[in-house]
Amino acid sequence: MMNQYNNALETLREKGYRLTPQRVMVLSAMTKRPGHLDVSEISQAVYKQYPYIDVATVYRTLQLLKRLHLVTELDVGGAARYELIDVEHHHHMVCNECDNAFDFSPSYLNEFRNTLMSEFGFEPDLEHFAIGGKCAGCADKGAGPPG
Amino acid sequence: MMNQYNNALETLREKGYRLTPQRVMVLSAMTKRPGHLDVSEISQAVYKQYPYIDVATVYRTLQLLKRLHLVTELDVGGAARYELIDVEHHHHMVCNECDNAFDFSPSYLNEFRNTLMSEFGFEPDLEHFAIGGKCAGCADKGAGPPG
DNA sequence: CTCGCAGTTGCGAACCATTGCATTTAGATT
DNA sequence: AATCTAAATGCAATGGTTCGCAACTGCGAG
Repeated sequence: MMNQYNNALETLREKGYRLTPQRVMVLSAMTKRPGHLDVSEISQAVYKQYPYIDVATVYRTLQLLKRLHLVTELDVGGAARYELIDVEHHHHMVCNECDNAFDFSPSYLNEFRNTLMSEFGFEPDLEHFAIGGKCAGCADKGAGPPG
Repeated sequence: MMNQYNNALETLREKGYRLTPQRVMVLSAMTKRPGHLDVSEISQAVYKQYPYIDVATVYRTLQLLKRLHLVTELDVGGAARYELIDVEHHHHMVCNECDNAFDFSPSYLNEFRNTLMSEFGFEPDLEHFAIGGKCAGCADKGAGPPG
C-alpha cells in the first residue's frame, strides 16, 4: 500500500529533490498527526526527534511540498495551517467564528473554474483553495458596534 | 452625489465608531489614490498630511473598514493590498506570476455560494474573496525541478 | 462649556514568515 | 571509499502584521 508519506518521499526523489533528514522528519510528523497543523505544531513534533531543526527549514519544506501539491495550505485566521493532501483531495471552508475547518469536494468549483477560464482566460489555482465564512453551528453575531 | 469617502464616514458614524483624524486621513488617502494599495503606500500618503500616525493604527483602521465591508483585502503574494469597495463591487483574480489583479463580478460565485449553503449550511464570506492563479498573459512555467 | 468614559491611539514588544549568505551535505560519479 | 557540486540547512537579519497596555480624545451627557 502506497500511503501519503511514501508517496511524498517518492515524489520528491523522482523530481530530483534531496531526501534530507529534515524533510523526512517533517513528513513523518505530519503523517503521525494528520489534520490541519500549524508550523509550530509541526516543529514541536520534529523537535522530539531532532531538536536542532530551524523553523526556516520547516517553512521552506512546507513551501516545497505545497508547490509539488503534496500539502495544502490554509491561510484563514492566524498562523497558516498545513495538511498532507489526501488521495481524495478536497477544499476547506473555515468558519470565522469557531475556526473549525470543513471539507468540500473540488467538483463544487468546476462551474466557477470553467467560467473564469472561458471568460477571462484566467486559470484559477484551486489546489490551494480555502474559503472563510460562517458555519451552520455558529449563529448570527457579526461585527457589532462598540457600544 | 454620495461618494465612497463620504459613504464610509457616514457608515462609521452611524455604527457608533469615532471619526478620528487618523481614520479620516486613511480614507482620504485611499480616495485620492484609488486602486489596490498596500499598507506602506497608504501610510506614505498619510504621512504627507500628518507624519506621526502609527502603522498599527493604519492596520487597525483597515481591519475595521474591512469588517464593515468598506474596503476589500487582497491577501495574495507579499504585503496585503486594500481597496475602497466600489458601489459596483467585484472580486479579484490575482496572477501568481505577474502579480496583476483582475476583477470579476460576484455573480460568477452565485451558484457556488448556493451549493455551499444548501449542502452544508455554510455561509461563505464572499465579501473578502480573492483567488490566485495564472492569467492569460503568463505562459506555463510552473514549479520546475532544480536541475 | 466642562466632564467623563468608552473607544482609540502610540509605543514597544511579540509574532509569523521570508531571505541572503556562509557552511554543510545528499547523492551522483569515479 | 574518496571526491565533487548543486542543493539544502542554519543562522541572523528583515519585513509585514498583531497585541498589551498606558495615555489620550471624540463625543454625548450634564
